[in-house]
Amino acid sequence: MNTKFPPLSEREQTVLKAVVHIYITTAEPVGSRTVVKRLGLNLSPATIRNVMSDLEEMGYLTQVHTSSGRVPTDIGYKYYVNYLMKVQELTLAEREHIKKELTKKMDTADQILRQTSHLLALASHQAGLAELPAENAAVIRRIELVPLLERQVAILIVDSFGCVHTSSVVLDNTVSPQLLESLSKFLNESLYNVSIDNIHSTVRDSLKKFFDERRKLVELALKILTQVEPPTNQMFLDGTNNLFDQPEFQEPTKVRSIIGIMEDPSPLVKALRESLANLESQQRTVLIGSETMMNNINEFGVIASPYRLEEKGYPAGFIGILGPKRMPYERLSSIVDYTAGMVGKMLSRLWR
Amino acid sequence: MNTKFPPLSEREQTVLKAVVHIYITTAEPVGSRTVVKRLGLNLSPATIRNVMSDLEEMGYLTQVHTSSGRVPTDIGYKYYVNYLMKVQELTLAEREHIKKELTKKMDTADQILRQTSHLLALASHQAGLAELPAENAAVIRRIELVPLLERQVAILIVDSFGCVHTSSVVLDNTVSPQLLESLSKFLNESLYNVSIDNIHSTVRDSLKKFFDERRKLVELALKILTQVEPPTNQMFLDGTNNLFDQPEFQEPTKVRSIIGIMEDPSPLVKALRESLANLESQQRTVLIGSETMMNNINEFGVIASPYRLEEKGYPAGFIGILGPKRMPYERLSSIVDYTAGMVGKMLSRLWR
DNA sequence: GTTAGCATTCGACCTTAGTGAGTGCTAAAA
DNA sequence: TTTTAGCACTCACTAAGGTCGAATGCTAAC
Repeated sequence: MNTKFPPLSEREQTVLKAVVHIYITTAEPVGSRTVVKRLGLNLSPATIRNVMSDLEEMGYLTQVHTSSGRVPTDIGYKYYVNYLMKVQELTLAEREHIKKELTKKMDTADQILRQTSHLLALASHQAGLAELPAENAAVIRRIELVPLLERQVAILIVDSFGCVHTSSVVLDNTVSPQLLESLSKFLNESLYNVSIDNIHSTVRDSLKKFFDERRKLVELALKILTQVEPPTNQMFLDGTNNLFDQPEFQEPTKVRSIIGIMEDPSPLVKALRESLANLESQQRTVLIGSETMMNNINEFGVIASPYRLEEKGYPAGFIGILGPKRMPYERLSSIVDYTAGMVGKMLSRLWR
Repeated sequence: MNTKFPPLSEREQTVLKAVVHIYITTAEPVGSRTVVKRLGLNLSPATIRNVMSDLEEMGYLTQVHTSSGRVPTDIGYKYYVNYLMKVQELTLAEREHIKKELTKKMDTADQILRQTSHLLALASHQAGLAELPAENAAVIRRIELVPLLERQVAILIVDSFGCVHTSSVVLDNTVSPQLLESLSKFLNESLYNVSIDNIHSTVRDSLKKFFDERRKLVELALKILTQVEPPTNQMFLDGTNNLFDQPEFQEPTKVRSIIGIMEDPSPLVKALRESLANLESQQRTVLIGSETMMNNINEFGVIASPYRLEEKGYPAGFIGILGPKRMPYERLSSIVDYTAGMVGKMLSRLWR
């Protein structure tokens, strides 16, 4: 969303903030009287009505029908999140809880991020999501070639997070165990510390220089490696059932959309990646409504933060919370931020 | 369900069959007039009314409210499935289609059964389910121990289906690569062809006899193996979104129950296993309503058939179709049967 | 055993009226 | 110029009443 935000007076900001707050908790259109009460202002509802009317004209609020209360638009939420929201610090207890859950004994990035998505769902009462570290953050630690049948070979790649990638390859002709063993040795020597991402490109290059002396081995290696499917970047999604508690997801069509995400979260992932990439500070991002790219369902909001490995400065992946647009962003933002920090730490500890 | 089926006259059977048929296609309570039309009988609706009233008294039919048409009860369905239904042969085209989809190049049991659940969902327009072969049908083919950190070891077990089970183990103290290598060799020798199911018991026994001569190795092996978590028997579930098209699953509470199954299908799996085990012929089974054990939602029906490996006579797992009770059992049963046969064949071909 | 006839039941659907929360607008007050 | 009181108006929501039609159960006759 390349939105222009029309500038708001202080009063307009106050009212917008109040409307968002109230709507977030009640899920019902907000009327002028309610805003006055909430703000404890010495103004009449009529005054606020005028302000709200202005806000509607500017695109921050909308009415679900003539003469019902107002509801924030996507732009309204966005303005709120960008300029009005005051991130709520976590209590010590909350921080301790997250820390405790994430410092449980976990041996692989897999486990850590599954646990993270679970934790986020639990803490937020929304859906939690957690992406595995990008492949270019992981590096090959060990390769094993395991003969299954004569012409079938399983290839096991252990990365620096302790994740094991397996795939199975069928060759044109039989390969002797001896050859496999020396190939395995060869690959371990030449591919150690190479980014998994580049199995298909860099690896090729780094193998070439051996071409003359060990031609047969290299040819075999290339044959095998081209068949290895590049690992898809996985995302864990937990607590989707929390979403069904929200009034906006009662209708069957909305339900379908949730199922849709569970089955194929890639549009959401793509949108989040882009958003995080475009961010200068590469901090937290919030997508609202259509920005989430979820097959024409504009009812979702998502808060995401990247996590980093200490060794490497750049973000390795992200975690986040998915819920209705109408989410308590203030509290959830800090949960996401803090958790992202912890995840980075835990992964760094794992990374060897 | 340990049901007694009160015996039915021929006419009663005909009527029950008609009611089930009509209800399956219309999803609406069936009245006496409709039954008469459908059967093309030379009887008046009043006569059929009497029959239906009798069927209701016996527990085969029920009314959703006084003076609406009748709907089959769970027992009604059961009677239909057990005694009245005539399994509809598949057309050649349908058989070819299933065969084609299942003979695609697939290298692991994993892939085959995932594809099976997908195929079943597609062919039935319901949800398809497919259980991985029971662990006791699989046998260890290869064990690899891969050092990650000094005290951390990944253990990779390749079974006879080409499935790779991985787990990660942390030891009390450092183990040298040499020791690991010889342990790996040792395990491969002593555990080849041993059922995975018994990693914790049989393996222990079979290792004991080496205790004296290779004590250190055996101790280490036991230490590692006890930490290996026994693989959980997985089930693939595909096409749950088809269920949302059915009128009976529109309500939010029903939707939740579907999500519940997706998240934890184990009660259903357990119910199916028991049912299949109790069957003398060990052929197809059908569970209806409460039999499916799905958290108090009695709207589901499931048709399942076991598949067998040619080498081993007993069932290795099952596949099936999950849908509303109101399912076209006649057609779906034959799909399940035929597919189960094909799956068995494909797995046998894989099994080495 | 079967059927015609009939009163009855009950959900589905429509209309109607009433209620209440909320708005926009105007004119007066501050 | 800003704020406010007052008022007409809008519109979803609800309850009540009425009609319709699909079905039933029952009884008495065939």
